[in-house]
Amino acid sequence: MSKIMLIDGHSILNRAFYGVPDLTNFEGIHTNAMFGFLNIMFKFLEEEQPEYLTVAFDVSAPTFRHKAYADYKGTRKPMADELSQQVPLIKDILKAMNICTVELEGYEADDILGTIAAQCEAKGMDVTIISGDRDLLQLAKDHVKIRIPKTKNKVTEVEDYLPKDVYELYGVTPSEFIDMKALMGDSSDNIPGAPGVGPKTASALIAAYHTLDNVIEHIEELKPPKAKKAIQEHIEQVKLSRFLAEINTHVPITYKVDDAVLNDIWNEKAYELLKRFNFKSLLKNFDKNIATIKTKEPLFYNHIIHIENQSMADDIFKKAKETIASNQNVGFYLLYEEGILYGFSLCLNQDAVYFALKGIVREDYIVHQFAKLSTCCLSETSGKLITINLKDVLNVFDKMEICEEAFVDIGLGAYLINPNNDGYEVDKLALDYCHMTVSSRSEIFGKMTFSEAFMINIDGLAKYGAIGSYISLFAWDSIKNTLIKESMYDLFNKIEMPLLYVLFSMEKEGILVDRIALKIYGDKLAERISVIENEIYKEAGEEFNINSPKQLGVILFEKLNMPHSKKNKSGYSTAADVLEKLAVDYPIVEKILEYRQLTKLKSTYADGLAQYIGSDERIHGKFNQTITSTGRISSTDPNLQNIPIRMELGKQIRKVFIPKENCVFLDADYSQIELRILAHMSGDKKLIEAYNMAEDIHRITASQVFGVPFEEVTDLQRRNAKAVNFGIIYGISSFGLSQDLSISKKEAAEYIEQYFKTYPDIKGFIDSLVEDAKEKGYSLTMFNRRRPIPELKSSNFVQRSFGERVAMNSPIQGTAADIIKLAMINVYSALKEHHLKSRLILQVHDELLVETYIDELNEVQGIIQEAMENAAHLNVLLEIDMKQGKNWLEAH
DNA sequence: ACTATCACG
DNA sequence: ACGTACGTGATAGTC
Repeated sequence: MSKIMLIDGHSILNRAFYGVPDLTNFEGIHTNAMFGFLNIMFKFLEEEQPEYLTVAFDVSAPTFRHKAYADYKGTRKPMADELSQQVPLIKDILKAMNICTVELEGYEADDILGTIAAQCEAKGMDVTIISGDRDLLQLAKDHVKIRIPKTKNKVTEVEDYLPKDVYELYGVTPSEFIDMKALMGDSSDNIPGAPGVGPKTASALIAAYHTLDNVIEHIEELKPPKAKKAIQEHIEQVKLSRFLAEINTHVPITYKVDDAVLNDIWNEKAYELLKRFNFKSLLKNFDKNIATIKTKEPLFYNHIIHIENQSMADDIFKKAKETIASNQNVGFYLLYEEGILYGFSLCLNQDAVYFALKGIVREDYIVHQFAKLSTCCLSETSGKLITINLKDVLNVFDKMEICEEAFVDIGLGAYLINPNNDGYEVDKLALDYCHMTVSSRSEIFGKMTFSEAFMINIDGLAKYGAIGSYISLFAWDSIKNTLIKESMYDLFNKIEMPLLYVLFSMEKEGILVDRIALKIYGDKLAERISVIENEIYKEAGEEFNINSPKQLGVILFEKLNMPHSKKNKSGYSTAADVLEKLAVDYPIVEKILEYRQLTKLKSTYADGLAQYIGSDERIHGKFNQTITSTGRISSTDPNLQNIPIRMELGKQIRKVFIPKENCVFLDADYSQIELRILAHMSGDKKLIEAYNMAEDIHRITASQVFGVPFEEVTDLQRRNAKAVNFGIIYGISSFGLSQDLSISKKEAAEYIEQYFKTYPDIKGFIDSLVEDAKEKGYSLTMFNRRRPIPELKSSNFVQRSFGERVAMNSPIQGTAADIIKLAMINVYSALKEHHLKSRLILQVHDELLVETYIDELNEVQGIIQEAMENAAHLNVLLEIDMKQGKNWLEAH
């Protein structure tokens, strides 16, 4: 039997709009509703595999059923601008995909869908209708199924309605559902109904009398009396409602099922549109051929030249030098991977030139030429060398003296303009800043490495390199202008670009690890794990995978019948805070918590770190400069910013991080830098005074908030004050605080109120942060780092509240990030300037670790102190705690 | 590929 | 009424 799928266009678009976070493409067009719509559509196409598909839309003018009765005031809100602009665009996409759309002046999508469903069913087809709400339930028949996607707990569930499901839920048949709706009304659909009659009464009455006419006929015997009265007094209104509620299945459309056949969805036109709207995940559905045809670059560069003889290469570098001398920039891109340089591209004016590393042109030659070129960039009137991912390729130049000031990394610029993006690869920057669609790395190479491509796809390398140098050069104009316009050019030149070299140096230095000690630590854990594991199995009465939350949930909450509190979408929550409450009553839970702790330490730290120890016995992690939305750096491969410290057993692992011979560690961290920034930025006199008075910030807060002398602050008071302090930084809410302190929301609210009373300017300050961010659309740090917060505009309460908390937190967290970045640059350049051998090797957000030669100890101590405390001058001191030690634990 | 959990600031 | 603290990354399990 052939099958057709029908979609209620506006209803699904609407659902998608409110369910998908705000997305925009490079033109600033909002795309979230379209994206959600397409995802829903393809999910159902996949499931249903229909041969036919039709999407129905309302026409914006009041529709027939409701037009005549426009005096019934609608409760429908006008469509948000961000949504309405997407309506014509989704129609364009559907059209491009050859998907049939229907709309008709004067009729609602409901009526159109009802009509088509009736026609198709009459022809003996199976019909599936996709809608965002239950308005269409009356259409359900044996061969007409209504499917409603719902987001519950962040996961999409689908409610399916055949007539029996309607009956199960409401106790009425689909056609009786109309009569029921006439009685109960539907405010979202402007159907008045009888006031005071809700779903319960309505379904009971219709279940008993089957039709509205019959209800009215037996009006005298109706129960309850309240309903009787309501219906009697509004009899005309109810009759009208019956008319309004019934979907018209005889709309005069000229519709031919054959026009709705699915065919050639993934064509070139569709590809272009999806690419334009940046719907990456959908692009993979396209035929490889279309994808390669359509991503073939326009001829934006004049030539790609493979150079294999010396004089041609010399000539190109000579031209590059002249270009720079005439105050024009030069773009470049290195194809470098796993320590090997495969190729190199320069872009001068419109000409992108690719050098393959073979024949006479070798790495040494390029590096040499390049170092020379960089010395030409230093005057005010010379151009610069523009690239992307500079940190990753600095290794190539490491043997040569290059001039740091000669280089520009456009990725860092794009990150400053919008730190929320999930990457800053060449193809993305081309789209955002050159409005150009270029091939991404995976489109050219798939999963091929450069090494493999060098053997079999040298043209690909040439193309990729040329794109890289071309886009670097031309995106920079736009990025630079934006940075200047938005007052971030200083941030770029004084913080991010210099920091790049600091991070490169940190990655290159790495940190020494005692491999043997790490092995012993891991073995100790393994022993304890096996003991505990057996105890758990014994107490549970069976063996199971303790690491599986699913299996663990079954054991704890079903087999052992423990009270289950929280649930998540895949079952019971077994998170630590839940288990801790159970641990009091059940010894097995305590063991499970210990097991979790031990296996975490073993897998992530003991075993995890061991894999990264290099032949020099050091770990060379990566520090990423363009990940976080707030301006912090992040650490990966491995993450060296989350090495245990809080728990006794965990912190022992820090002993395996050791200084090399003749060195000690110097470790310095800012004391409560975020709270000090809060004091400074808010200008709250009392808080500034407090922080300048006492070392223990949480204690002084407790003393002032609770009105007790400093010495008499109890541990509990201090703990509460500390939680409030954190709360302020995170974007305070009474709920969050109450969760943290395990107190009631009311009590939490009282703490907050008391805090604001004590420090009156703080409240005004954080309110102004939210207000400013709402007005501008982004938040700002002291150093003008910005974070766009699109969530503030969301009509979804949860998202908007999140945006407000972000607006309170980002300026503070971001300013702290700015300050420590400055400190890092200062430490790095002071060490360099004084020709010291000691090196900055780690940063953990408010902490710096320096591998310090013992004979440089005093000098380096002075440098760190000076660099960190004077990184910024605030109304409160920036105090640090500095210690030395023979391992990281001792030094911290 | 996604979720739950947990390590850090 | 709505359902939450801010910012990260790695691992194991599940689909």
